[in-house]
Amino acid sequence: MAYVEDRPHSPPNQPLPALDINIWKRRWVEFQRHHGLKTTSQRELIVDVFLHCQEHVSVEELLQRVRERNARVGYATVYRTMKLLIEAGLAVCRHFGDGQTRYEVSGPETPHHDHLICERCGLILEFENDEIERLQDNVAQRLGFKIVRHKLELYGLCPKALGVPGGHCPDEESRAAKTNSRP
Amino acid sequence: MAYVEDRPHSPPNQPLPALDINIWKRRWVEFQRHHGLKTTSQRELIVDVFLHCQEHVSVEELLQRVRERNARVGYATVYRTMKLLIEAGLAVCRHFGDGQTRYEVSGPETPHHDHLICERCGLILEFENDEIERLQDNVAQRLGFKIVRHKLELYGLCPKALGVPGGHCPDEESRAAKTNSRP
DNA sequence: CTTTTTGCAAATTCTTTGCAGCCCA
DNA sequence: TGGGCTGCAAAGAATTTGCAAAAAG
Repeated sequence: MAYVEDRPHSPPNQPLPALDINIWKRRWVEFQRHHGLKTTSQRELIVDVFLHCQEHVSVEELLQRVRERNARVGYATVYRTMKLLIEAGLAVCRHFGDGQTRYEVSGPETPHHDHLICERCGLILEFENDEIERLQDNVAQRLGFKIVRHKLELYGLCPKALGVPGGHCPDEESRAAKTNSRP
Repeated sequence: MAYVEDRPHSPPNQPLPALDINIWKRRWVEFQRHHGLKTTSQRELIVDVFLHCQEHVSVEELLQRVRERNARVGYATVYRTMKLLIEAGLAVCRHFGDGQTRYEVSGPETPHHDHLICERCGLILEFENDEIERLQDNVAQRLGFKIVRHKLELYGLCPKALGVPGGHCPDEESRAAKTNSRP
């Protein structure tokens, strides 16, 4: 079993290997052609930024990063592009407790991973477990399904929340102070 | 491994055994007392209707059923009550692809189950697999977490969608014709 | 040139809140 | 009584849509 350690919330630490990104870009180009989509700088930018995001970005976060490179991109374009990316199978969306849709890179080539979420402080860890995946396929097969993707989220208490009974988690404030900076 | 068969979308087929409902009701009463909540006919009605729902009801569906018994109940009360039920650990919420929050009965006594969702027709199957659960606890333990609850959703193609390449799924229309009957 | 795409703002949808009156304890 | 509870309507938040101007092929 392999697991990836501790990557709390959004700021991406290490972008995906350029190789993988190219695989997805190729798939994106293919999708564009197949659907007669035009190539626009905004869309390409959004796709690029998205593919460089490590994990589960919200539209707001994504747009923020996109605007670092082109300040004139609007929300609508991001929403529209994410819809395309989902259709293209490059992105999947997730809902953790807060009312935000988060997106992350998807695809058969991706080393898939699941999430472990602390209900007290919102810390999100990632992990991967081949055996679980195998059992999932098993179950699906038994019911006649063919699995395309899946979503596994474990909710509980992180070590910190457990260790200090009644105490705080580091993230607790940062969640409350969530700067809702949309105009 | 045990699995529960085929219960497409909402209309509940078989309510939970009265025994189980009583366990939850007892827990609810306990929660009420502990939180100094008053007993009101609306809330009790909502709780009762909810506990009798087989699976993943949306607020809209829930309210509709509640109104069969008391037409004057409002959305706000349902939302507020569902929040309490979640706090009380009697309900958990889920998001499948449509922009609706769905709720379902939860609790340690519940034989927990996960979902298998057809991306073509929206069919939702349920299943349960103890071994997967065990592996989940395992992973969590390794990362120092204590799991409270979890969410496993497998997305793919149902037998029908697989069997008839390019063909339709039964549910396809009913999803499109989704009567958005809110005033 | 034609067709898509964009950005804005307005519209929708789902959910939460403020508040006056109602009701349980 | 008196603080919680309800229903309504208004407020919020996230996402979608209509449209004229801009960009792509």
